[in-house]
Amino acid sequence: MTLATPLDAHNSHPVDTERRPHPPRKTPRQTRSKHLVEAILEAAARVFDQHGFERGTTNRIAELAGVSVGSLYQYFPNKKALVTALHARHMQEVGQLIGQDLRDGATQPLAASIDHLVFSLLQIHHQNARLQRVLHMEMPFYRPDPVGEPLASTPAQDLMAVLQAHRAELATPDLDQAAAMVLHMGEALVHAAVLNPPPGLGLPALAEGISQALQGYLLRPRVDAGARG
Amino acid sequence: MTLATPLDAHNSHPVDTERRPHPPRKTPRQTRSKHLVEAILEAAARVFDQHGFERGTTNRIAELAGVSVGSLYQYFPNKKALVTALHARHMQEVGQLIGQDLRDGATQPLAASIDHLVFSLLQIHHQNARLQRVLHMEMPFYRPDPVGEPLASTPAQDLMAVLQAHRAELATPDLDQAAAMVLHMGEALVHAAVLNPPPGLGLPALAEGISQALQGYLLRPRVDAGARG
Amino acid sequence: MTLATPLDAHNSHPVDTERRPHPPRKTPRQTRSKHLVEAILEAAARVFDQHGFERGTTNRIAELAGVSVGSLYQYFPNKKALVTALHARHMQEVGQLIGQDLRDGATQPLAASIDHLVFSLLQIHHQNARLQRVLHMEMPFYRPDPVGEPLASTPAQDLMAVLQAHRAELATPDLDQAAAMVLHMGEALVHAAVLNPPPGLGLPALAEGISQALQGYLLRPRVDAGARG
Amino acid sequence: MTLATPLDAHNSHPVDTERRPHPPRKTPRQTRSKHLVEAILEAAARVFDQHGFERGTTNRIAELAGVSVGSLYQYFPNKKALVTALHARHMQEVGQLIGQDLRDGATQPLAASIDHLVFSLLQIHHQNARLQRVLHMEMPFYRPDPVGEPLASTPAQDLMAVLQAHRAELATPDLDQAAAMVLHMGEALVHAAVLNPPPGLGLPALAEGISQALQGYLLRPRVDAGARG
DNA sequence: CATGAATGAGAGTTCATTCAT
DNA sequence: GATGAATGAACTCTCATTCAT
Repeated sequence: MTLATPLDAHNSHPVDTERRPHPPRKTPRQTRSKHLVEAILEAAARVFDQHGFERGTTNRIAELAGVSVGSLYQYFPNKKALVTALHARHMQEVGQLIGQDLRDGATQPLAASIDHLVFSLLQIHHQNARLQRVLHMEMPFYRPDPVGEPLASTPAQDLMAVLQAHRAELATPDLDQAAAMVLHMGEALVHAAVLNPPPGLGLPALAEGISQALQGYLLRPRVDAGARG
Repeated sequence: MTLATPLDAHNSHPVDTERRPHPPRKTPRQTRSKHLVEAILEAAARVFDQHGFERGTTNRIAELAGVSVGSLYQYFPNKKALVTALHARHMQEVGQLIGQDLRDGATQPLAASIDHLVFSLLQIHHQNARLQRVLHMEMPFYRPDPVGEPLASTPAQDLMAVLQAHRAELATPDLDQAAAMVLHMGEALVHAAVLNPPPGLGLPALAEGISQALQGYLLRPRVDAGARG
Repeated sequence: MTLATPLDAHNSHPVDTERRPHPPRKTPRQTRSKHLVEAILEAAARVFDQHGFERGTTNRIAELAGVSVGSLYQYFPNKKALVTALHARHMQEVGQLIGQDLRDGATQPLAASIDHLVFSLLQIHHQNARLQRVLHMEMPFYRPDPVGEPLASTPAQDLMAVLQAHRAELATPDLDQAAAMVLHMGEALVHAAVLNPPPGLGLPALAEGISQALQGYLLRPRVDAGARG
Repeated sequence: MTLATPLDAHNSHPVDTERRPHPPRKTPRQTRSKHLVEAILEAAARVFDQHGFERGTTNRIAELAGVSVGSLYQYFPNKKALVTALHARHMQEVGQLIGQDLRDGATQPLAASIDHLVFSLLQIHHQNARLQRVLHMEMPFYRPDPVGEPLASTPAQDLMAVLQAHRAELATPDLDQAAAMVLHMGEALVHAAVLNPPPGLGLPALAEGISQALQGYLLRPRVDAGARG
């Protein structure tokens, strides 16, 4: 069954928000600055994690970072720039970790790779759960900068490679779409598991469920007339 | 593969906020009041949808509803009560719609039921996308009142009935957990599809992907341990 | 020793407050109205006692009185009129009670009369302590209406009569001033004893102290050169 | 005559308010800050004096002090903290002034010391009369910090010393209680004289009356029980 | 006359951002 | 560069008063 109506989301633009990402005001080259920026971001992560975006004040962040507000504003033009930077940092972490995982397990069965993928995502997200909420749900206005240094390999590319190795088992020949779907769904399911865990279900059960759902999506024979009729 | 560590989220105080729901200050009995409450809730939905919770001001809501702030506060003790009420309303809508769907298709193949479920969820969520963000991510503090009039049937119960009818096909005998998982994952995937649609993927593709993942979770024979090690 | 400087209180006019007393909007002649007014005043007393003037809301008062706010405003033009009316009521009570006391004890020693006076004042004030605060300190804008029905006898007059009977013992021949002083001081001391009781001192001790101070004021030989030198 | 019933005020919740004092948010070390705090307190005194506590707005205070509200809240966590600070300031003034007076006149007759005491209290209180009302009646929630630096001498101690010197003349051997009583009554009478001066009585007459009452309390031989019954 | 829903000015308080030092 | 005191617009919420019913 497919959707007849286009279902275009017509009204979900955060109005108060200009769309262009906020790059750090000055690229820190000196190591001192680099450390400062690191400290600020770390503090921002902690503060947003604890209080959310709106109630996480720049003063608190500066204080926790051990710098003055003025210094904070020297490196980040405004509050949202902090989120943008955190977003970028998070994306990089995710990319590195799951890319590594996938490349490491290139030769093992697909099920094992998917298990690893889910486990890695959970690991990254289970800490700073609320920060994830801020990053992904409150402030989803980060688009990975296409101009910056292109990453050597994206998670999608790494996953594609894995799928290539198992293309015979897959239910669909469109590996591109399959990889995108798996990543998108994986993230969504992991976020939900971490941020809104349903009362009865433990995290291990959720992890296994997620893995099975993703495998099901990839591997299940699309049409099995005998079984359905 | 299962998770050894419990992965308990230890530091995510959800909004510095107490959990108990905020009931409407005065139950509207007269039709006039009912209309007022309706207007306010409708306005709140629109304002939160556009601006999010923190930036959606009560004055704006009142203005959009065509009443004074005072009137708003006559029916809702504080801002959060608006979210709680919207939450309740949403839950009811979801429950009614998908319950209906599931009961209607009790005799059809499981695949069709899951398709229906996903489609229904998408239908409900694709409008007021940001409101959904507010409801589910920013302010997840609503628990349906267990003391009030118990609903004739919950979505979980309805889904259970469907699973019962197809228990032979299912990969797991624990229908309870299966139903909870499907609902939880379905919601998560639908939210993600609506709120963070990945650039390359259309909504129809997402809908189909979601449905297949859920079916895969339910139907795919678990790989037996021997084959995995 | 006398005060050289005039010590005129030059800046203590409550600015927001027009000075003229607020008479009840309509003199209630029907018994129904009378009861209504009584109920409202009783409620006002209780509410002001509990919450003070500013935080004692007219709605709360009306509710406690069992009438609608509208009805309240039918009999009292505004919130302050309630205080004015309470003030008048209090004055009447005080006048009646201590007048009675003083007249009853016309023939007993002065010390006993003063004791009685203090005791009566304490009795009246120890209940609704905070109301007394409201009446005397927060909202001292009541002047007994000189136009209204003149009371048969004022406390001052009654006290004067007592002093007359003991004029030989008194330290001053100006009975008028003495009576005024005793009443004024008595009230002040009783209020302080009730509203700001000092930690170490019990109310009985305070009562006795007050009585002795007043007697000391009245009776003490003004100059007793032998004892002072 | 003593009071049989304890007369405990059972229903006078003082301002729906917690009792702990509100310390200034940040102790001003730089002289600049000190001036600012001074200016704010001065403005607060004036505004509360004119409008009372509830109607004296923080914005008005800030404006009168020539600073922004934000600055006000940088030094005082909330409105009540202003009153607390004013209270402390007042207490210090009172303590210093009357302590000085009492110590200066240690050798003079008791009557002269009491006169001085009353005069000093009147001097301090006759200005900002309404502020005194705010401090003592509307917001009596300041307790001098017992933990902080203990004052070299409290008024009570200073008065005790004076009483010691005249113990032979006193009517009671309990100097502790006598000192407390005199202070408590003195304050009450001075407040009343300043805040609710009775129409006929001038301030000099009141001052003298107060002094005589206090002396009477201290010196008048207690009437022995046999004479009273 | 009685009602009580509706009003809306105004309160206390917060916090992103600036800029004189 | 670094600082952090100062700013003030904007927010949530209250409550005396009115007036259509």
